Amino acid sequence: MNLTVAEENYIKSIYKLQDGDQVVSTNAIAYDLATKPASVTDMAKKLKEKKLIDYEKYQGISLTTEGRKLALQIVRRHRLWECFLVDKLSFSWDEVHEIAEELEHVRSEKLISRLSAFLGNPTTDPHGDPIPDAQGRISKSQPLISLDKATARRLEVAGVSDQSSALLEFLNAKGIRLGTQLDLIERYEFDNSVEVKIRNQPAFTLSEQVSKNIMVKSL
Amino acid sequence: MNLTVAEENYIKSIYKLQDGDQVVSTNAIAYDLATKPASVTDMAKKLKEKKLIDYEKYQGISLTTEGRKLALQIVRRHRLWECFLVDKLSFSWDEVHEIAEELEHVRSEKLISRLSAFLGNPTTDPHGDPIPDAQGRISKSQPLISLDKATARRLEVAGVSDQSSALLEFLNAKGIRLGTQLDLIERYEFDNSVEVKIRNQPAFTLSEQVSKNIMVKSL
DNA sequence: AATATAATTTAGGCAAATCTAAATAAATTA
DNA sequence: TAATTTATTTAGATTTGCCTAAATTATATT
Repeated sequence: MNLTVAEENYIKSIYKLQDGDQVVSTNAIAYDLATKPASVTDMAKKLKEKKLIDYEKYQGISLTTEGRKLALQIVRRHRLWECFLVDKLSFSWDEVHEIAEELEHVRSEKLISRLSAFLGNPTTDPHGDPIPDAQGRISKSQPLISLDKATARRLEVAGVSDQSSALLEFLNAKGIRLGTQLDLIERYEFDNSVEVKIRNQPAFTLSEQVSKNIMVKSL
Repeated sequence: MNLTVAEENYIKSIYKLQDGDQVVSTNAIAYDLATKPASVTDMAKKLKEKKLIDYEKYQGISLTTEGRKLALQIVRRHRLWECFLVDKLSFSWDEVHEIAEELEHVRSEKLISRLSAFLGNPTTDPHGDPIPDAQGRISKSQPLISLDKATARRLEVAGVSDQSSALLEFLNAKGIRLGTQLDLIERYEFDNSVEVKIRNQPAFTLSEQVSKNIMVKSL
């Protein structure tokens, strides 16, 4: 199945937005891809024709098995390139998304399998998201919880759920990255902010908005 | 200046074909890009509008200073990716072109400068072609080699070491002269003959005696 | 120089991916 | 339930990059 860059972006967006849900709305996809609902409807017809999505007028969109398989390949390529950029080219995790967004569309089985091997067949990307293997299997890790719901005192940052560069830059400035160990000092009920501390550094406060997007596991 | 992938491919092709010559023909570009002359004319108008080429109807095409600068950037990206594929991912030289053809269109200054550093700022690619630096400077012109030792696929005849009229007549009959572009199709080990092809003509074979006396440079 | 051949351009069209504006369906609210 | 708002789809255009066929210009041959 040979897809255009635009088709790949739609498949990836639908995969991301579906995430367990039954169907995704035209509007949601349009917003995610910064395009117009009318364009989504057009593309939906094309992708249905190619049997990559299930779609009936006004009934929402969902990936077929075939579509999901392709989505996982695209996600795999994206996350492997992010690893490359961070591990080999010393990019920080907040810089890599846009570049990986382009690199992911270079389609070559051999390139991706060799890149994966070169990187040591990583299973998570720099944001902590799992990398599907060549067969599209995702290694299931223990469920992470967001920092705003964490109760344990010693935590390790395992991912961020919002990849906006604004958030990533903020976290970078605070010294929070993947694998950073945090001490949960206090949770303030009135605004749901949390005070945390990185070893050897003064404590600081994170708003609920931020802590909701930091995924952690207890140590 | 932001170019589409198609525009970048035209600029690169013109750069490659021009190579010292005054202008490049519509047909030559069409052949190189596996497209039709009419399409080249269309694109020529667009690129002239953007001031990347000089073009007057029926008078051939040449890059402007600005166009050449962009061409060198694209060539730089292409050749750096080829280095990456061969040096880091263990591809062989004949596999890398198509993949690099795609990777070269990922535009990010930072990506390319870091990739270059990661590779040790190489000055030639796996085919021996020079890699322009970030400012578009090329280290040195390639030394000429005789056709019987050439490895690159696309060659240009740059001279003959034996000036005997017998040889020159022979070459003339074959359509080989200074500046003729050759595709190296195959080298036959048993007698060291080479099969070559001139644009739009059937391939033919040259004996080692002949090929030893034809000096070429890779394109 | 006249004619034939080759190269190039024009004209008109097509497909992909997008858009705006208008129409229609679904969901919400009064 | 009826009215209103929101979501979605359709219709019709636009842009990019490409095509074929026909016309035009340049080049080569006699």
